[in-house]
Amino acid sequence: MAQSVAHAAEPAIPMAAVTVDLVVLTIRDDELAVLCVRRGIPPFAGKLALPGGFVRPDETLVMAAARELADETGLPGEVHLEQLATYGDPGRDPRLRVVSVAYLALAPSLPTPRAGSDAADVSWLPVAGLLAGRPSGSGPSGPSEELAFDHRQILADGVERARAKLEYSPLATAFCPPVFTVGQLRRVYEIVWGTSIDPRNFHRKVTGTPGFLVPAGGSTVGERGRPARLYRKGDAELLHPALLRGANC
Amino acid sequence: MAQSVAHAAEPAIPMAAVTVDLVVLTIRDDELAVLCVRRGIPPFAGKLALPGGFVRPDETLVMAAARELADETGLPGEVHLEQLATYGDPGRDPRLRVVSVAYLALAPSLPTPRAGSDAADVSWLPVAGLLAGRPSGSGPSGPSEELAFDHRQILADGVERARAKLEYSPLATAFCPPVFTVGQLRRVYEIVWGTSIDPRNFHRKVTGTPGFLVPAGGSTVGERGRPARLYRKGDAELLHPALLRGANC
DNA sequence: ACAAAAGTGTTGGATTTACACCCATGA
DNA sequence: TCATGGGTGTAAATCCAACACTTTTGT
Repeated sequence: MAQSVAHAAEPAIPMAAVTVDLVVLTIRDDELAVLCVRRGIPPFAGKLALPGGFVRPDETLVMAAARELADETGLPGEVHLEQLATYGDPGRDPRLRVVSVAYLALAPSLPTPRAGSDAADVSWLPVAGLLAGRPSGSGPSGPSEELAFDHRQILADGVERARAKLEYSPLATAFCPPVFTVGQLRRVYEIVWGTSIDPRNFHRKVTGTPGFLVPAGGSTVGERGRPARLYRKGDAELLHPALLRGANC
Repeated sequence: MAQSVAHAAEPAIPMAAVTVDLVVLTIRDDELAVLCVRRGIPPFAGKLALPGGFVRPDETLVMAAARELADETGLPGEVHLEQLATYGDPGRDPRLRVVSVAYLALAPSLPTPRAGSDAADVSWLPVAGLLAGRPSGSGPSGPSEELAFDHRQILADGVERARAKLEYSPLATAFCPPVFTVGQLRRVYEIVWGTSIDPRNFHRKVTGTPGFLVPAGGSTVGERGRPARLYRKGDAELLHPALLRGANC
């Protein structure tokens, strides 16, 4: 790379604007939901989009993603954030060449987000409707809107990444509050995968996987049924053995 | 994102140069090797780097990666190419803000690469030496050089991606010629993972995984030992069941 | 008492591992 | 005939899905 920059006879280096876009997933009302903003200005004014913004000259990519996440949602620091992929087709933004580095964030269930500093409005929307074909009116998943730019593809990639990583990493705990029960964790798997899981085998599997869960002491109270023991996320980064999607159901 | 571009009172959009960098892996002399170029101009003149170049205004990111791959190596189209990650820390290039989208390419064993149009020289180097601590002189893996920019990290990420994907995808076939034997495929796994694998169980596993291999008819001749049947890559994208690294040895 | 959710035990089938064994060729 | 790598058979160990069953709460 970088054939020349100081030689006057060479062609100019092509420049592009660099943004970060966020796929912020959570679970609300027993559905997988994503954080969306309503655009206030062209292009795609009035349409839904993923939150994001330009990368400033003095910050790293992940810093920019964390800043946008805090700006747009006021979420506390306890959020999983990882790079997803980069989207840079010419023409994906009609104004100028924009290369967008997408980040995937997973957050526990939260009350309604507060509007950020510059976003018109911010809301959690079920991913099912946003990923459905494009009914434009009312589809089988209810009325849905389309996302601006190529954000539908970015969302699809983010959801697929999350689904895949639940199998072999303790990422599902990122959807849970700091202290949670095995039943809550199982509901995360069922909702993200869209399957049903045997509660008994799941319990044995996750409590038997070293480093996945550590007992937090105490139990739930005031719930239906027998109280459940509480756990925190363990320190394992990979799960051995992995939980297999497509089995067990 | 994209708060404003047409409003005169807003600050200017920060721009960056966008490059693609390539981690091209192959197997040579029973070692995992990566394609490197010797830089001819500052910064890091004379040092080793991953091949790459600027993304042109009218091409997609993957087109830029494919173009650089062809330019620098003359490799035919039969190469696996996938996006790896994006690196954009300020200061990673001392001249200007450069955001680099790294791609991972896997190629079958090939004769020595021909020098490309603009690269001073191109060579395959074992990854072990490039990833080793930084002995600067002679380490346990032999004398090694350091890579320019943050290319050591990019290489490490690419190797880790390849190792992980061998488990659950038929990616190992990308290191093999179009027609290959089970023994060749096993050697790919052993070299990339740095483990030894039982040949008998490996044979049953890969031939029993639907869609992984399709018989190509015929057998090897002139080799030592019993002739081996020939196979081509199947059409499966995911392996069920997966081959487990860390077992079997 | 009943429903509901948590958690444990058990069992039959599938999968994995280790290795004995045979096959087909070159030297 | 031996060495070398290819390929199959098989038994023990292990893992896993299915489900019976007990525990502990709210109503």
